[in-house]
Amino acid sequence: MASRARIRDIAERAGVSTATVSRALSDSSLVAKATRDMIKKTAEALDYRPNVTARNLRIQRSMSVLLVVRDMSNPFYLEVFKGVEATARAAGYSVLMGNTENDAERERDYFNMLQDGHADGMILMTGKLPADNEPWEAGSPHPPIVVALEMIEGAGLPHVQIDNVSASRRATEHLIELGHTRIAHIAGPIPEQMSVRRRKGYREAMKAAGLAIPKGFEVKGDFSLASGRAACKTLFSGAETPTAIFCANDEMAFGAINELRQMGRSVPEDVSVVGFDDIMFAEAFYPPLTTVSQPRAEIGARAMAELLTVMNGEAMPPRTIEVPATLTIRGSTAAPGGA
Amino acid sequence: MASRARIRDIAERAGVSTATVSRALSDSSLVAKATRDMIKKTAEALDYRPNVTARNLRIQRSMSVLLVVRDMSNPFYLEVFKGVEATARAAGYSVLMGNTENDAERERDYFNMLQDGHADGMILMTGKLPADNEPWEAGSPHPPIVVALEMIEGAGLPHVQIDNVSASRRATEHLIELGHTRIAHIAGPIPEQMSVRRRKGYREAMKAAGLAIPKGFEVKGDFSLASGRAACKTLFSGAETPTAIFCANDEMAFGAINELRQMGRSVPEDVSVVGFDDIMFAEAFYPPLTTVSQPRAEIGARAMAELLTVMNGEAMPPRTIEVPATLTIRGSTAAPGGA
DNA sequence: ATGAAAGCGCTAACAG
DNA sequence: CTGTTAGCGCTTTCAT
Repeated sequence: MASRARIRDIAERAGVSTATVSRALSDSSLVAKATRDMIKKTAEALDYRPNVTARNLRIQRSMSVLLVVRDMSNPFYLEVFKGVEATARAAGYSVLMGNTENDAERERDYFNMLQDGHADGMILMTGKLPADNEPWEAGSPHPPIVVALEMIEGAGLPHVQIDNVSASRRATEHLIELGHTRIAHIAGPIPEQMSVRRRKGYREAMKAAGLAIPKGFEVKGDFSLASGRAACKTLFSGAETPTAIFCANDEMAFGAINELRQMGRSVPEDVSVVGFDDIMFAEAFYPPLTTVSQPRAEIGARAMAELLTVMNGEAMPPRTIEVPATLTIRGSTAAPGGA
Repeated sequence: MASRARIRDIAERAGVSTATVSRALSDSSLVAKATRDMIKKTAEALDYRPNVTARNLRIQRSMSVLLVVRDMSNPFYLEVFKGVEATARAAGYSVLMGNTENDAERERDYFNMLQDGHADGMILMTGKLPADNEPWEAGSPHPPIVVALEMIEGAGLPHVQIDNVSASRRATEHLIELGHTRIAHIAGPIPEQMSVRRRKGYREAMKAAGLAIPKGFEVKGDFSLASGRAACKTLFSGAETPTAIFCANDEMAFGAINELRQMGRSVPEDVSVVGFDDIMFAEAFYPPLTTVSQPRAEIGARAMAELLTVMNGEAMPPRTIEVPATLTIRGSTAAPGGA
């Protein structure tokens, strides 16, 4: 990798000033068409690539954004990444990946990257601000942050998400429509908004149908496969057992189904199971999982698009963009009793 | 986000020069302990964060690396990402994500980012250099690139990977040991090294056991679920049908199993299936998939570590680091005839 | 339409 | 030990 050509090299070769080269390369109309073409040719001949660091220092932006998630190994994020990357790329931005693992220090670190010029903006998918973060006063300028998938209440930040409550309500209604009455719920980690809202949808649907939620029919998980297994075991250790389970995500649904199989109960004949997210393997699973499909790539793309408008200072009051989720009915749900 | 404090602000406040501040903040022993502490205190008081862009311009490095994959939505990569990110982070590097989608222009674009100072090095997981890339002459300085997971022959680049041939041989041997003789193979996209090598391992094992590979027992897929389904259908449309299938990756194995189920054949009673990769859902699948486990996070970590040494100019001849893969035996394989 | 010159914020000679 | 100074490569006034 020989020494790269700088703007000065082009200037010398072309017999113009560096200013003119800079202008020509950015298609400024201030430069005569003839010189512009000539300069571009010279630049190409020298295989010139502008040094982005120098440009960024000058324009005081990094042209990159930070995408922060809690657990990078969650397959759910993949399509979201893709949506973000595509939109960012189209706008000339690079995407930096951040993985917090729920660690306060790392959360803070990534947050700091906004301040040290590492990134111009951030898409937060962790559902929380760093612990010691002082909330911004209403109306005061926010750093360019868009919250996606999750919710952070009271921070006055724009959000991009599905309506978790109504989507969960819809999923539960599906089970009710099939004729189930003893419907349990395996929730996510509960203080978190997303889990709370999904549970809320479940409760609303049950209430609207006049169905009681027996004690013990709401079990907490942590979105992991193992927690789905464990929750399912708990569910079937009580006196009253459900004929259907609505799980707050697909992985717990997989765990629950595995556990059911181990207990000798078949899905959907003995127990119907609904998931949430429609991750890649929901369809390949046996039985194919009935689940709520989130338009993940779209959420990523929209979040990035919103971040772009925020970074461009088009400061409207932060809004919440809701993208529609749909219920995808597959083989893991049926009428009770295998009818 | 008020105007950030610069190094000059600290210098003024502390009554020293900017050089001293810079030294103090990087713990240079050239600065008296007393002044160093005082300066650090002042920096903290001003909530100072060094501007990384300015630093990077000065030191002529971007302190970020580029991780380029062919298809970002492949869940296989997640753990690899994680391994890369952790190691990079520990060394003070950020990770930029690149997704080529097999598009030549994007491949070239990401490659260019090495030249324009966007990234200091690159971890290539696409299995190929950009189409129009002139190979480097042996012994000439390479750009800092490490190839992971895949192979790029003749480019003289360091590699981090498993031994695909012997891992595939081992997987096939497992089927042979169970008593299978009619063993088919669903391969990946064939001109690619990885697919070729996995097929090679299969062939070697068959040959070593004195087993013939009937015509039509090697079918090509493209690593997708759908292609696994299709390949399986092809396999069972011939006169002679296999009792076991070794698939070049897990997704095709899932596809094959789904197809088998559709055809009314059960796994492993009628047909045994082995996958490759041990992705997250291999265990949750029904039946749990027997497959080759790649230490994905380790591959990512090692690739990043190797890239660090290359970037530090510790220019040893490019080496190939092989990490061990293991065969994980689960429920999708059994003796033929369900014995 | 073009050039000269300043400077983004930092680090690293070089002097003392 | 500390300060002075000179850039890194680019963009952008301000002149002309």
